[in-house]
Amino acid sequence: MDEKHKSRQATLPPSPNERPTLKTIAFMTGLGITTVSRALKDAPDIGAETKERVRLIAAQVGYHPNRAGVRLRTGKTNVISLILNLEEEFIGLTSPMVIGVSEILATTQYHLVITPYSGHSDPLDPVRYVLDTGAADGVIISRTEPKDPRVALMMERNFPFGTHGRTEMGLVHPYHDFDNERFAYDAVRMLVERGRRRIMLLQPPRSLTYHIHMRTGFERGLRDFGAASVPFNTVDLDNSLADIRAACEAVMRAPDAPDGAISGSGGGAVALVAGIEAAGLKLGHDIDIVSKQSNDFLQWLRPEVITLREDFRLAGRELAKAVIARIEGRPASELQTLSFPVLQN
Amino acid sequence: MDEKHKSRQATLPPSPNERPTLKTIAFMTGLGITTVSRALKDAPDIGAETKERVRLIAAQVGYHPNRAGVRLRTGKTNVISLILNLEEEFIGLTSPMVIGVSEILATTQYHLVITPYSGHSDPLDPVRYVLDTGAADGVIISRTEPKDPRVALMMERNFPFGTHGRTEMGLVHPYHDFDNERFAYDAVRMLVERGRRRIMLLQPPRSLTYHIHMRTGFERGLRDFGAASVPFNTVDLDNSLADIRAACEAVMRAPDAPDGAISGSGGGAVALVAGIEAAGLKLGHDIDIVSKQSNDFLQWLRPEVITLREDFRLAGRELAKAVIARIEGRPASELQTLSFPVLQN
DNA sequence: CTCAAAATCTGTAACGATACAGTTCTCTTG
DNA sequence: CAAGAGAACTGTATCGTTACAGATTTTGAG
Repeated sequence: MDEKHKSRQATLPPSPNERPTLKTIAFMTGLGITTVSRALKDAPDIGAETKERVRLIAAQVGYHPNRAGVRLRTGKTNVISLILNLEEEFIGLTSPMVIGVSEILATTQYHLVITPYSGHSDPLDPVRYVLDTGAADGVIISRTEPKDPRVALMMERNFPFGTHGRTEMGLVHPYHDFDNERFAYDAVRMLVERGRRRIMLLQPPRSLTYHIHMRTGFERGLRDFGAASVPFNTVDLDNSLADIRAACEAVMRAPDAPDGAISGSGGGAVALVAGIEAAGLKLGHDIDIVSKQSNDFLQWLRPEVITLREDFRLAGRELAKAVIARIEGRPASELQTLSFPVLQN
Repeated sequence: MDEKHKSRQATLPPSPNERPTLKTIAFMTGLGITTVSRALKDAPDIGAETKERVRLIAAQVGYHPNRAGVRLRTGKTNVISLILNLEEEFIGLTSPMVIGVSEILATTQYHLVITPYSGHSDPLDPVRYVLDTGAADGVIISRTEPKDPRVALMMERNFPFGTHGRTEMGLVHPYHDFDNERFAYDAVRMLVERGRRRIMLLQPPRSLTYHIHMRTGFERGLRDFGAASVPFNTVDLDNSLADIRAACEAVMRAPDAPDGAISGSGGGAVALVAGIEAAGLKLGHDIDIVSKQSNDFLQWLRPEVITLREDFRLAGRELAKAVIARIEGRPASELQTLSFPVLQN
């Protein structure tokens, strides 16, 4: 009985009840583990028939590569992290966004991991976490700011990501954005067409980039169509609906109340409507509202409100595609998309 | 120069720019890798001072255990999978659920992975995927059915999970549920108190367990409070809002129209309101509605609708806690919670 | 002092996959 | 028919961690 020193890679039959590994397939085909691995990757130095045989058996036994093994060896996580602000919920955009991202990732090897941060903590924390721990191959962020430190950090580290919203740092990176400038501009136009001249804007918080866009479109609209702005700066879209409602009611009761209002979100519009009606005014008569909206609710209950649709599910899809493309090395300049307001009905 | 055969585990200084590993700390402390590993786990066979030293340095260099390493060695993924139906979105419950789960997981080592399935594919698929690939340590599912094959499968494999909704299979497993029987019962009572006697119910799809609960509460309410049911079986909560609206309008125009309606979701109630008003009837006058609701929208725009709140964020939190407890070995019988309708305002 | 027990610490192997550097064997080609 | 090229395949080392089975030192009882 001569003990051979050079032993076959896969000598022992893998126990039958465990998840199949490359070893299982190697044993079944009589090939080496390396060969099986390379066959499944369609490497050029493996024979066509061998590949076929390996693929067949792999399918037969239901082989899935062990993610931990791949990740440990190659560093590739096959994970996209969606960074979410837990307080953002009430705006109602989280859900369709998650669904949109999922939809795309489901067609790939990627998993979606939700990485949350609480409203009062540093938004850089989750990004640093992913970078430091290598928790994902790519990241999607929202609530993008003009000078966004998260973007700066990820660019510096050359880490793939996509932003919901644009930045203003002279850095080229993947993004998807809704044309909020066009939204506000069109909104003003529609109000003026209805004879409205004194318009207020429920705007996003100053810190976010799309505040600037919306503001710009708003002011350009006022100039082009000849209307005036009614100040409404005590609240923004980050305030609670109750606060917005109260602030709106106050403006409506003040002298020189607006006869037109624009809301940067559907939730905000609901609060505005409530404020307007609490002040005893009538929608469509005393005042018109143009709102951004992503679902049908508002449309059903206050058909007087003019709504321009923003598709968050689409945003999720676009961002997922962009991040994956970035991971695969496509240049960021090709991965920037914009979507446009669509009149509801 | 004598070549020592027995070499120290960690001989070479780890390159300084890489993520720190146990090896890094071992090198810095002059200890063995094993010792460092055990020190960080607070194992009993490591000296108190050594543990302190190791912990200090680990914190200093920002050590995070490599998840792939742990996962490969121990099989523990530190992942909870939330299985989502992509089509479920419009009910609007996805988002708060995700947030609630995230909230809890953020306080633990667990990551949240979204595992989606499309509406027309087999709901068992994502469960099988997680089981077959070992993608998670625990699973959360919703749209629970009385005889739910997913539950049967996971029980059989002894895999930790929690369900949003109960089953009726005589199997004890963790769940969180809203008391839909109580909801419907209370809803009938409230309608009868307002003098309503002919009541219709917009109910969940027949296949789901909470259909039975809601139905039971509804019928018990009719008996106890002396009201009659108006058939409304052409649509359920899985139909589109447009379909529900149309069906509702038809019922309202038919002879013997209902004077009370109960909706199993806020979205459904919006469609009912639209249908009722399209038929020329007036809410609070010709008919009253009691609806389940998770946000404030409906409340603001149709204060006439009586809403009973269901807290989906709470559900997410409870389910996350339950699954983790199950993973840690707590008996399933202790991990079943119920939440109750709360009158809004 | 002696020796066993207790207290600390450590090396090796393994989890599953892949990069890399071979090894065989079969053909060409001159 | 020798030599080199090419095709097809394979073993080893490694990623970071932990289970396990020692190894070494200290302590304390007799």
